[in-house]
Amino acid sequence: MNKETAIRVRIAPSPTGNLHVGTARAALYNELFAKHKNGSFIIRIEDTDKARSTPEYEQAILDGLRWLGISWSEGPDIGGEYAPYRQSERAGEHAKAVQQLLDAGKAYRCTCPPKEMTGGEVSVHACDCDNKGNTTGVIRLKVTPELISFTDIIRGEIKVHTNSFGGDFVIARDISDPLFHLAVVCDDEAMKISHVIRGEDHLHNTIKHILLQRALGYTQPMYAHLPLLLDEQRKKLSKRSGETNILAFRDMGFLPQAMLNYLALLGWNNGDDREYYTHKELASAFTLDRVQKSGAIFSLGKLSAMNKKYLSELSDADLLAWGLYHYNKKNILVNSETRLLYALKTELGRFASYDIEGIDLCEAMNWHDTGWMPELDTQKIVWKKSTPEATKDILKKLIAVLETIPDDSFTKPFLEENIMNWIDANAMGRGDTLWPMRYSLTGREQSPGPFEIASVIGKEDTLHRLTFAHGIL
RNA sequence: GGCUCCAUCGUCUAAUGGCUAGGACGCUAGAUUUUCACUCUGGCAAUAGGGGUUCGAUUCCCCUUGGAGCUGCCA
Repeated sequence: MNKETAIRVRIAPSPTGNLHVGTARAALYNELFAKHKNGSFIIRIEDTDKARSTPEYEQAILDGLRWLGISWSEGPDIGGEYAPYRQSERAGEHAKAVQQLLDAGKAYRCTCPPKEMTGGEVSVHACDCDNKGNTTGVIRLKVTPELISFTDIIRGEIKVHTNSFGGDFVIARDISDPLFHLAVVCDDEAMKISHVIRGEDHLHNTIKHILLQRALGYTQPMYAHLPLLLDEQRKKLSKRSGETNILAFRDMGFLPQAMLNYLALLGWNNGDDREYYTHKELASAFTLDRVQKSGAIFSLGKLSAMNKKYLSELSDADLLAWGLYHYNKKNILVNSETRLLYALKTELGRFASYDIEGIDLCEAMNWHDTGWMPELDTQKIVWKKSTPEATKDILKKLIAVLETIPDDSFTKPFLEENIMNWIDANAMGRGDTLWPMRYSLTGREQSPGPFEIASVIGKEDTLHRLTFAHGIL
């Protein structure tokens, strides 16, 4: 493909925090757009704010993207044809651009104190001081009164008059200290960015960027402004809205494919009822003209539902890896991975009922551990209208029956068939038997069924726990 | 305040002039059931308001209202 017409998109996060869900979605849309069009997706780290940027955050952002499964073809970690991909390392180019504007008389230095110029009716040349022509001071772009318009791919024609924003705006603190607007425009030009796909909060910045592009003689990329992600109060999602760090969601138990799917559908759809997509399917279906115009509330409900579905579709290996990750995170020793896997499978349909935020899943599943013994409340061993005496008797008989079953027959179907038949044949009452059995095995009022539990923990642990329960009744 | 964007169930959304406005999540009733959950079946729930254009508006236009974003020598 011709380089001049190649699709090249980017995200330009500033490393002043972890990967925000909003940034993640913008990254996803950019990546999907690039993949769909067979173009390139680039990551450029916008670290011109030296005071707040850190390498750790840069790492965290890339880690977050990798976790989601988003990939890029050029970036600070892997380099690329238009390196460097860290804005701070491109200061030379920025200085040249600033100098070019200064030389052309399109920008000037000014020692006006900050803030002074806002308020009242601002003229286009808001800086009216006598400090122009100085060799010190900040550098401002001259802005003339005119109507600037551009076509947004998602929103259509956007028109803003330059009178409506503060006038000549600062593009650099100094020749070697460029600010956001200048750096963005410079880097997008240098990196041959064809489409700028970013949040709607940049809508007004785009006007400034177009002004700069014109002053510098750059080509203007296409723009698409995405609807914002909102919190429950319908405000722009921010740190104060709650958790927004994408990796925090990993630690809450969410799967990357669920997060990716949810984020993709939050503001985009294919025009039909379909909601579940793989990453690949998203890439082939994604187009900007199906992106929503209005903001969307980021809420955990739907995400959790999607997560549950993805969890249920995991392979054994992936499910185990997921479980181990969370056990390790909590520093809980797992003495049998096989048992953990089986336990996870029995709990699969129940994940929704857990407090996903606290992952008390580990606690809810501690019954799976070899040698583990529950703390039992003697009151709770007894089912409804049954009595402690009757329950004790039932447990005794149950233990006797289970002792006759060989260890390798402790499977759910075998136990279920035999124990159920035994209960019915002796008219013992299912609840009167199964409740104490299950409660004695788990110490929990809510858990998977007794046969599943018994099949996971095996004969030895089953008998231990039932005998213990029988003993304390 | 100024500028700009936006507007379908509680939420995410479908229907881009033409069926009783569809789906999903949630909520709810019931079935199943040893618990919770899962599953299955049913139900509640929306075109912000007012004008136009049209044979016909969720859809096109205008006004009102409402919400949001921006308004830094942050990005």
